[in-house]
Amino acid sequence: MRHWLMKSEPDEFSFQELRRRGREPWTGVRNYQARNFLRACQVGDIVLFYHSNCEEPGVVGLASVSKPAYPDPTQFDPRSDYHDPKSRREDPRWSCVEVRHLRDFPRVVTLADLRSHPALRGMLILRPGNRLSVTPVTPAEAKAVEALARR
DNA sequence: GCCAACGTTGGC
DNA sequence: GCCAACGTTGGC
Repeated sequence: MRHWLMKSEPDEFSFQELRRRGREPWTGVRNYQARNFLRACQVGDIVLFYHSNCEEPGVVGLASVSKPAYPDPTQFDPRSDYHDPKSRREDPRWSCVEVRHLRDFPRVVTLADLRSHPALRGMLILRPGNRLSVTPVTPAEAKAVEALARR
């Protein structure tokens, strides 16, 4: 089992929305590195759900991967913001996974919290200019984030 | 709204 | 293959 951090703008898709729906396809990833991470996701992997571009950016709760990577349907949908006319059905360019709501954190683990924790120094999300919407998290980092959530 | 830090595009 | 221009992300 591995851990991942997935970013979403709550205006687009929030953790509260995932809680309501239970499960949701994680679509719209259009970055090759992030896509490769999606393809490495396995059912049961833990997802740290991060809210970005909002009042209080941070990790708000846990989800898990409930379906392994499959072709992201939005790439073939001309009405979608994520439509990619260059992607072919015979050779889909973009993948998505399905994620399932696990549990809310008792409190939001803010960016400042993440930065303050020595064990999280190397966390990819904290690297300047990192814009990947899916990044791997080490078991030690996941543990530290959960500890911050309980603090 | 600003701006730094990227990734992508396309001319050459 | 280089690299400038451009677009996007996301914290602040």
